[in-house]
Amino acid sequence: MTDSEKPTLLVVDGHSLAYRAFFALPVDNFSTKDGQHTNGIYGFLSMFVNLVKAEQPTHLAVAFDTSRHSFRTDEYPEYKANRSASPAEFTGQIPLLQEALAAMNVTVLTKEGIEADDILATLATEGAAAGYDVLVCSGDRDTIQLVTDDVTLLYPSVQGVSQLKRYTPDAVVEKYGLPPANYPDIAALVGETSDNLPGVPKVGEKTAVKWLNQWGSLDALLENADKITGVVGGNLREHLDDVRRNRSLNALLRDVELPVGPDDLAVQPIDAEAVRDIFARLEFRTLLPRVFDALGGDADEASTAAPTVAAPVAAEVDPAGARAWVDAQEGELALTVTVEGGLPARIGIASLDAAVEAPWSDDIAEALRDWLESDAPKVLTDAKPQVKALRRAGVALGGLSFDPILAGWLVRPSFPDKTLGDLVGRYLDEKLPEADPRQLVPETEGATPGQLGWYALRVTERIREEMPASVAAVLTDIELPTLGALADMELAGVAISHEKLSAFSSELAARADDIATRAYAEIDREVNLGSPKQLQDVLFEQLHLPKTRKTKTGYSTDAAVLADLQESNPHPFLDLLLQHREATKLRQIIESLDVAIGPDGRAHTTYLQTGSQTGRLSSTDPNLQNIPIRNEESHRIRAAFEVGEGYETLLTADYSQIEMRIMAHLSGDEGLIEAFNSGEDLHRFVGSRVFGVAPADVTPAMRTKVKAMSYGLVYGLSAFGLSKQLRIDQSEAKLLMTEYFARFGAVRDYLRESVAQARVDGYTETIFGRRRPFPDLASPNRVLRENAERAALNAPIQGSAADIMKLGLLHIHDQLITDGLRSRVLLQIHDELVVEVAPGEGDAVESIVRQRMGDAAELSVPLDVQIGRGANWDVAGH
DNA sequence: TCTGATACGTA
DNA sequence: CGTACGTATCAGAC
Repeated sequence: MTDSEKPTLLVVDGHSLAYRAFFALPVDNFSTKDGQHTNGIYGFLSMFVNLVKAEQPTHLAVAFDTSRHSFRTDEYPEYKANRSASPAEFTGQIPLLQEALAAMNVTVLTKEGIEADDILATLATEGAAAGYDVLVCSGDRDTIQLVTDDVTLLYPSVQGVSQLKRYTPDAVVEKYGLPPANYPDIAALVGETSDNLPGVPKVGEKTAVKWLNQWGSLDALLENADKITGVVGGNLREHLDDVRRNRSLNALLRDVELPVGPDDLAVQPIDAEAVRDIFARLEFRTLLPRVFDALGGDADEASTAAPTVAAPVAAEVDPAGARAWVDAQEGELALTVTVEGGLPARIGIASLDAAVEAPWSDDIAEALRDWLESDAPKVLTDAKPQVKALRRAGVALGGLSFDPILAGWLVRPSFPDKTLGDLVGRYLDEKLPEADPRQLVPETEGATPGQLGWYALRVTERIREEMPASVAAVLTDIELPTLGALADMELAGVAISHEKLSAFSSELAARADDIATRAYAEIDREVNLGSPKQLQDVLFEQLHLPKTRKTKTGYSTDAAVLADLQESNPHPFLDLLLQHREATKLRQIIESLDVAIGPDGRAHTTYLQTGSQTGRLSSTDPNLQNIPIRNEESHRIRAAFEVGEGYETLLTADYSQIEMRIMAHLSGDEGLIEAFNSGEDLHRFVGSRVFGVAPADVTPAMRTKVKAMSYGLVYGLSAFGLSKQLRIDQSEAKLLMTEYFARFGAVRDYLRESVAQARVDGYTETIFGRRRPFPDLASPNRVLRENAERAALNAPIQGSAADIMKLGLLHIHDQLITDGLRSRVLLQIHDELVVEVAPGEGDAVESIVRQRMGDAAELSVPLDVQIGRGANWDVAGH
């Protein structure tokens, strides 16, 4: 083997280099939205990637310190004792950095009681002996001693971590005047301030080198210390022990026992998906391609890149051909319907081997109807719009067996994988061919419907591999059937009276104008009342009101703050501002509803099935899940939601206190279970227990307090938050919590236990097995960790409620169809459904709704369903 | 034209 | 220092 063919081993001191990066890069530019600092991680990885690309090592490892404690501190407790503790902002980055390196399949080494440099020394020594060219990268000068003909040190220069100086034996001699092996002797004499190792006073590098050259070795020098003249000679004689101690401590261990040797450190292909995951969490974008560039496609590794198989060319078929092709297939197929103007345009069908496609037509609909409507398993990517298009074309799709978008969301609810392209990137590490929309004559052809199906099937295989059984059950039993119900609800829409809305809108506009005029009079000028910035100027500069809660850009002017101000420093402007806000907000909502009314007189919302991290739906365009209900004018808005033509009435049904019922079920708290079984009003019951009075003697104030407490529990409320909410002393809030938990102790036990379990598992689970990961429960960043704890507390409760509502919804939807009723579900608002009832079906529908919602889950407390009917939503609601 | 911050509507 | 969402508006960056 010639020199040029020798393998190259690169070993890196992760700790010291990340630490340098931490101080070199501004924290402000390197923080995630959640507040996690990433400057050390970014700086290290950036340097690391450049290094790997430049040096092309065949073998690779990164070592870290475990703690400040090591065998050196055992020997000499003052070792490094002068160093201030690493800032928590730095130490918190280390686990994430290690996670990123693990995702890159870079070996990370640590050993209790051993410093990173000792690990480097050991690997360098073993590597050189085994015939490697060794590169050591460290920010600790002690590693100079490792340099030999086979070992080169890469040391960050003062300019920054990106500039590395190469120390070969010649370079060391040039800089220090002595060979690398003597460097620790110099350091022992001079001392190392940063390690709290004092040397001989007045002795610097020059003197040390002179002495060592003169006497040939440190031992010889120390033996002849009495022959050195002058003040420095005296200093040396007084500090002989210090020098010996320094020399003993700065010698790096070369025989640390490690679980791996150099041969085990061959560069591995990176785990592309894991790297994407962690980089997404760290919000690194530009670094991602650099990592793939440096570590991604190593041509020497045969197994590195999964061979990219070209998608089959989809054969264009006629209706008979399509039918014949489908009949010849076995098992699950992918179906892709392209939608134009809400109707099917083309259809593609794929297996893992082949694909066909055709333009949509009545003929193909008839040719394929049996198959489309049958239970034959079909994979559709983002199925809902396609299901809707088919339904508009008179085809009721059956056999939906998988939707990669839904499945990907169930597996990783926090990830923004909204397209097949995202999933192809994540799960296949390939790029879905997409036509560049900016080009009139596309250079790159996009995948055709048939090919999209082929990709969908391959992604499906991969997602199924990593889906736990409980999550797969949620997909099959809840999400896929819900998808069909949602498609019908969106198609149906809800009738809204434009007349009612526009009349109210004009009224509100006039009201807002009037309020604004009066507000301007109060401050003798006109400002934009919708601009928080201008309002700050008015409130705090002009009116000299006391500064309020701080925000990122100044001081808050939100409703709670304004109400507080009005109490402490009454001013007519404040009240007018609040009124103006209310009027304009209502008008906004009305306007957005009005423009959403279609030619059919109905608004068709879109339910985002993957829009939340807990399992809830969300609603957009328009959002029909946040229609006002609290104040007087909101009734007029709800009154505009009317029963449609050809129907008799609207029926609303909502679960009462479903989250507290789930809390009772999950905690098994006997008091809470009794509350729900007693038939007594929940808050009255709880209030009587907490305050030790008869239910009839629970005052409204008591009820308000326990109600806030009960609801707060579900969100991880603190005594501070409770006191703020109820405007009571923190001590009183604390007392309330104590009393509450004294009566309902199992609730507290459950909440504690569920977070502890989530910390162990890394995720929470609903009653039905829906999971939500919480990596931040392990974060050393307190803000991140406590946010995660509250979310983890809430997730199983909110998520179980969402599961139950979905089951109720889809059971009602299905039974209305099987019973041949025309009535239909229109809206879902988390714990409420709105149903449009066909003439004469009222009682049947009410019975179905009550039964199906009530039976959606078998809990240790009953599910109570409140039902109302009326010609509009305001009357039907209660 | 796009994005972040603020404010506010719902469960 | 209370969870989960979507939308409108302003202001500043591009």
